Amino acid sequence: MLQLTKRTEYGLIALVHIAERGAAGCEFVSAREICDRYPIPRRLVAEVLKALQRCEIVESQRGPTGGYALARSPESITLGQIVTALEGAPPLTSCESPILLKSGGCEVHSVCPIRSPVHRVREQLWGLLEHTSLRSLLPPATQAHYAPRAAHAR
Amino acid sequence: MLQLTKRTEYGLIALVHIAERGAAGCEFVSAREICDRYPIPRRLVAEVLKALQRCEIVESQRGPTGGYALARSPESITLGQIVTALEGAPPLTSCESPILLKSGGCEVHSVCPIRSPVHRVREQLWGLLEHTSLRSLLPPATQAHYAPRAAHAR
DNA sequence: TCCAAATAGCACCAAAATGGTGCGCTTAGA
DNA sequence: TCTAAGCGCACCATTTTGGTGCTATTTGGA
Repeated sequence: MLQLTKRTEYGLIALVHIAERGAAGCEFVSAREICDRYPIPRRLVAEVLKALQRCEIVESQRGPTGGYALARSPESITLGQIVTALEGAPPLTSCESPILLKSGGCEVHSVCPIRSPVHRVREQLWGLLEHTSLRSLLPPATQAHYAPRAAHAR
Repeated sequence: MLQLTKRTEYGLIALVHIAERGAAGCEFVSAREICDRYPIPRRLVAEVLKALQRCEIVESQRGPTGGYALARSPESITLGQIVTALEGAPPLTSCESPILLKSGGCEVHSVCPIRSPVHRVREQLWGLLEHTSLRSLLPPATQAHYAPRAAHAR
């Protein structure tokens, strides 16, 4: 389906929350705090944030006072990166799947009439995701705090 | 996942094939012909084309010499319409799901920090699909045959 | 020094979506 | 009237998805 998974949805909520708390001066945000505020299973938040950490989108700190923080500026984190981290950059159609290419190529291979045009559409779609930054998903007040070049709102 | 289903993929292949054969003078294309040419289960082609018929994208004719034909010009059929016919216009995230809205709204409801920005992204994505016509998916020669204003190639 | 709170890793499970099939009915041209 | 086509319905197996349990491991602070 042309739909994001719950994992990605939870990841987005968590990232936005972490960015907001970060703007408020909090260094590390715990998973507990996130699911106290939103009805998300604690376990899943940890799983999702772990995946985001592997892709260097967040960093984590153990122990009490530990938690998660953005590893980079919200400006430089894109929706495309987040989706890739949590769903693995799936192709739009199966003809483009790298797995199929390995096992002898797309079954429709040489006669496939849609591979190339669909590929074009896929490029556009990912272009859209790559050009949407985490910052643009933040509420205006928080966005101002992360202004690309200083000028902190206030 | 942010991926089209096989159904949609089969639908696209079938539509492109029907358009090509239509350009070559053939009135109705049978499901048999389609899966003779592409390795697609006959049953699925029928199922998919039936769904496309309900949305008035193709029309069907029973009996021998029967089959399927485009109900409208390839110019006026969009990827968005095709995906909607075969996958049902799913929302990008579950907060936007009409089912959830009925059963008391998104569980994260009033505190959901991503609903509105994600909605914006969703609009852009569907805009992309709505602006991609079936015609633009056809090979150049066939595209020429369906030129918006006469001028049939050759 | 030890406790409590936090992340990390692993295996596991149930429900839903997906891809696919069987069978029999109806339509309609040769 | 035969046969090749679409139509409708129920059904099945596999994969993905969402979610849980338990047990380490780290680490700041009482």
